[in-house]
Amino acid sequence: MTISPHTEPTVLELLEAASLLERRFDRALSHTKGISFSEYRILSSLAAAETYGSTRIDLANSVCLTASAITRALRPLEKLGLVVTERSERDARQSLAKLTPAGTELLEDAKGIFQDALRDLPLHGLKKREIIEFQNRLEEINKSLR
Amino acid sequence: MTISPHTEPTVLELLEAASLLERRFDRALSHTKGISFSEYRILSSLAAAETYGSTRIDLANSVCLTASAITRALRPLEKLGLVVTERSERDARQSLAKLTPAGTELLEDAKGIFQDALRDLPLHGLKKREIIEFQNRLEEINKSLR
DNA sequence: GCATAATACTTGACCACTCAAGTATTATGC
DNA sequence: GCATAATACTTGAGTGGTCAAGTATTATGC
Repeated sequence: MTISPHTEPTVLELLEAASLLERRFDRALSHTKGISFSEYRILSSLAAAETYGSTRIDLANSVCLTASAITRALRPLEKLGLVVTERSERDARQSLAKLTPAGTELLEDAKGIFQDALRDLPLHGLKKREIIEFQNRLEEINKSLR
Repeated sequence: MTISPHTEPTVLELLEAASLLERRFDRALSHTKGISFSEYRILSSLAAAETYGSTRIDLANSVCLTASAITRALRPLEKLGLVVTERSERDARQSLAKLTPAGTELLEDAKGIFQDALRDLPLHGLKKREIIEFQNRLEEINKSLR
């Protein structure tokens, strides 16, 4: 069976959108807060697991990177005092990363910057039904690829 | 004005979709044809400008990379004999890249692999109206960011 | 309870990209 | 037509990621 002539251009638009978005967020955050978008995502993910901390693996899954990339990304964040990591009590293999107060504070600021960037997107003008439909398409793609 | 609670998760889904798609295409192509997805895109773009050839700048715009990345990406493709570049007659600054017959042939094969990968996506099952709507959203995002 | 497998993490080697700067060439304005 | 600016490209340095291999620890099956 042959494929719709719209599929390929749609996929290319999607890839372009992602690279433009990443670039945009990256610039906005690094310019104002001195962190990359990846770092922002790591900090966000840490904030969501406040009390117990997050393992490298958790973080890797949640920001779509390898554990190795997380190890490397956390080091400068620790040096900056935004994150601390401690060994897990129940599993000595795990290193648990947590936000410091400074990290939490910076994240709050960065969230504002990120929201501003989101506000500029045309998604922001869609009806609720429309954006949910758009989101559902993306979820289906992700489910099929994971 | 505050932002819809769907915007942020939607953007994150989009970024995840892009990285999963790129990974998928990359694996499919490198496994079977020994080229990366970036290389595939460059070859495709070259095929679209058959007669006059493409400048580095043209290629950079069409695959969303810098001219510098194109310079570096073309070198191995030339070594493999898939691409040749010649200086432009009318503008001595330009290097015009063209597909060789071997490049054209490999591209034909690779297209098949790429189409196979597209066929696995749930986009492929959408109604025409639905996919066009999805594509339009992406185009709007891209227009707003370019 | 012990061997084997699986998991969590780190590291070294590498790769693909970006950015800034430099060179060569062409376009523009006066 | 000449100075200045803009464009096309390349290169060196740096960055941020991957992958494969190694270590330490925990889980599993018999």
